[in-house]
Amino acid sequence: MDTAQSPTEKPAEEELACCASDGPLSPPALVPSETDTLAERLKALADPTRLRMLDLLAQQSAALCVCEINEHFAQRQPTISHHLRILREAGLIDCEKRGVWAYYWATESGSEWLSAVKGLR
Amino acid sequence: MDTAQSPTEKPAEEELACCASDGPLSPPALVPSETDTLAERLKALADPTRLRMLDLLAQQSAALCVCEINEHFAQRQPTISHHLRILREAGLIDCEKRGVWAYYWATESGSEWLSAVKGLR
DNA sequence: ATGAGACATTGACAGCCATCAATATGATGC
DNA sequence: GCATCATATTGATGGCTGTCAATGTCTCAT
Repeated sequence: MDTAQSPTEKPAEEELACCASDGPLSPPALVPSETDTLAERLKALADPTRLRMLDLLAQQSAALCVCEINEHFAQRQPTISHHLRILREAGLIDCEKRGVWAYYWATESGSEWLSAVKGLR
Repeated sequence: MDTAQSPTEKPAEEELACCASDGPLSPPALVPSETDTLAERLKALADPTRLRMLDLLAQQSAALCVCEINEHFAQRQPTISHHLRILREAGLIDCEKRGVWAYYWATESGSEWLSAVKGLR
């Protein structure tokens, strides 16, 4: 890779142009298709309720049924169902139906995303 | 504060309950105040344009002036300015005004968030 | 079959957000 | 002063999103 990372000087005041220092700036590392995918998943995480949901599920050693999830949140049942779907479609959680009940758990990817985010400041 | 949890009132004696088998479930690791803060920053990242912006800035060894940033995006100048402000208010980038021009760069925290996100799948 | 319970889906609505054009601000130069 | 340029801010607008009530679907028990 020819990353032309010439040690460009700090904001230059040498010339009239703001950025005419011919040093070509380094290209971005992500292409739009990648940022689209990442942003999609980040959007699924960028909600306090869904973050708490994923956190709750990631803490368990077994899957939780929806009634237990519902008890942890103030929103109504359809709203919880809505958030669960968004997390599931983002691949962060998964579910299984057993009889009348549905059980949800954090996927490996979901746990990784959550712990990565939790470790940041 | 956070007294929303009720581990005491858990009826563990249901016979046919969906989820009364395994005792009390593990509490979440994050309190709502933490998820609010995290979600705020995630919201700043959860946009393809802003992700590309942060990525572009994080790749540079020196700050970029706005005119150079503008050239990399199809949006109009006020829109770019709007996104730069959101990233700055989230602490992911910072800026400095020198004369007529403004120079932006990724903060250390911004670079950490970006690389953490880029490493996930 | 009928009813009830668990969960998902639909439809509506308010608030937020990305975007643009228009305008403001502030610095530089004439 | 005045004009010009770079950037920020404002205001408007269409689209997206979180929420709820109402309803649908599926399963199980009677």
